[in-house]
Amino acid sequence: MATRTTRTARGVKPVGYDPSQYPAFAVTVDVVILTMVDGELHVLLVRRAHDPFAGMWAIPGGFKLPTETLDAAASRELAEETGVDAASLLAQFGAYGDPERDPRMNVVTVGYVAVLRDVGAIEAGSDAAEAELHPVLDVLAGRIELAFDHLRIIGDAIARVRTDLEVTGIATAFVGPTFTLAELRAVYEAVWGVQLDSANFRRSVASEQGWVIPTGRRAPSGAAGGKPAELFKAGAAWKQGGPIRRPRSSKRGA
Amino acid sequence: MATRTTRTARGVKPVGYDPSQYPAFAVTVDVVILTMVDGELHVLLVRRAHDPFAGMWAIPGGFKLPTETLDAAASRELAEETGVDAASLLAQFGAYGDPERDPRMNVVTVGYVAVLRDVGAIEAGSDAAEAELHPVLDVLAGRIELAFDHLRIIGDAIARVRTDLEVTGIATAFVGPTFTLAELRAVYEAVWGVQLDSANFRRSVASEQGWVIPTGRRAPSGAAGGKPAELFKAGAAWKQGGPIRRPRSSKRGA
DNA sequence: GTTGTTCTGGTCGCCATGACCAGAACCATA
DNA sequence: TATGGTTCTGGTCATGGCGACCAGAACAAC
Repeated sequence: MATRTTRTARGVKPVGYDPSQYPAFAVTVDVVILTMVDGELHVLLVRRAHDPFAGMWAIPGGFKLPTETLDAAASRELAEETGVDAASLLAQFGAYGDPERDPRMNVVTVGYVAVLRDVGAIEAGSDAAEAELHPVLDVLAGRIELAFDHLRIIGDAIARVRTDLEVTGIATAFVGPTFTLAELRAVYEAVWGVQLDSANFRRSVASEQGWVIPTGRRAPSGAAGGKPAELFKAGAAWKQGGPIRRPRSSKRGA
Repeated sequence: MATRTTRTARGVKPVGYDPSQYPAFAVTVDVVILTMVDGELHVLLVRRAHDPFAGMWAIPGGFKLPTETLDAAASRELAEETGVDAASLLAQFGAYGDPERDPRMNVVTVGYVAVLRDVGAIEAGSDAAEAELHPVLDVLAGRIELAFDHLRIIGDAIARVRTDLEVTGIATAFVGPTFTLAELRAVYEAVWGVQLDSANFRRSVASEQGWVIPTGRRAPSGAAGGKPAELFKAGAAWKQGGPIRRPRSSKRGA
């Protein structure tokens, strides 16, 4: 049989080998769950019930089991917290192992970021009393006290999403199954903190074949009236780079 | 089966807390060391002396100590293997924890990539009999048998460098303290597998202020003659994005 | 109807960039 | 020395992407 890339030599143990001679760590996965609320980027936080950091906010996470992969652990945690089964939306972005990041023991955690569209599902799956969505701007500004090194972890997750928004088509994951171009544009504007021209945005999106698909229907007008917007749905071309590039510098910025 | 979820593990410290009730892992760091040899991208591999995977090639790595950060562990491993002290060149790109990636025990490894200019330093620091540079193309094509899941890890490292080359000014890390634009261009061409027009490349580089600095000196001509090239050195503007963008599609490819 | 709003299609101009050319400066030969 | 080959370096030209901007279309509220 041919060589396999991932070798599983189960049972091959060197004679005299002793695992205890190596430092032991606990390994956890933490999931940064991002979503859009009122055109603003929000992150799901849970309030800690016990020490350490009792009463402080934290991102959900849990221990990796020896029998599962890191991706599976993250997927499981996401499902437990939000009831959402969307492993494809999970992206690993970093590992954290500073010696005293957890006062109890040596813990190395692996950070995953999930971008969700359905806010309702989040409330349903988690123990609602302890889970809450917070504006990312508040968190990054330090206005919310976070446990462990979760502020740094969230910051890295945001940075990851910011670049992913440019190199992948991840933007459609933020919005609902059908969406208007204004909603999609709001994702870019919120994540990047920029203003995009709606007409140019439409032109760029339209030029990318198969990224979004018109449904033929129209969304009801908002409270302020206006022409009802065309409704789109996400196309299959998901990963090979979205059509919107992050503007390098604004020249006549308002 | 009765799934007692890890929900308690989320910071809930039960009475009679005992760290040993959580699964123990060994944590390692693996360093993918990349450099340029004869205009081709190479990766440093070491031959394993002991089981598992004795005799096979692997990327250097080692156990993280409880008293050091992940970055420090990677930096230490890099120094031990190559004698190079260049923590700034190290970038973490992924964590790997598949259940049976190491037959001995549960091991989660964190991958770092280092881009080095000085090949000589690599030979000096490592035990030369066991360390060797291999063309990345050979490795990715599967022509070299690698231990563990190191093929996947190397692949991810390459992918990381490919994108970093566009969004950071990392290219100057591949070349020597002084370099010609042809050498710098070769880095892009080797990592991306493209051909870049030398005149256009020069124009783009020159338009970016402070990225490279002319030294006033000139490099000796190569064996084939030709006008001696201007010598540059890396500028201080290191991180905020290089001037060269990866070409999307070639229309009149040679 | 009138006004205000948002959507949607279009034009205009700048500039980044790819393609290409020509001279300059060097090495190797005859 | 002369000539050809090679590489570097400065330049032109045209296309296309993209930002800025405008105007009509289609709705809600008054």
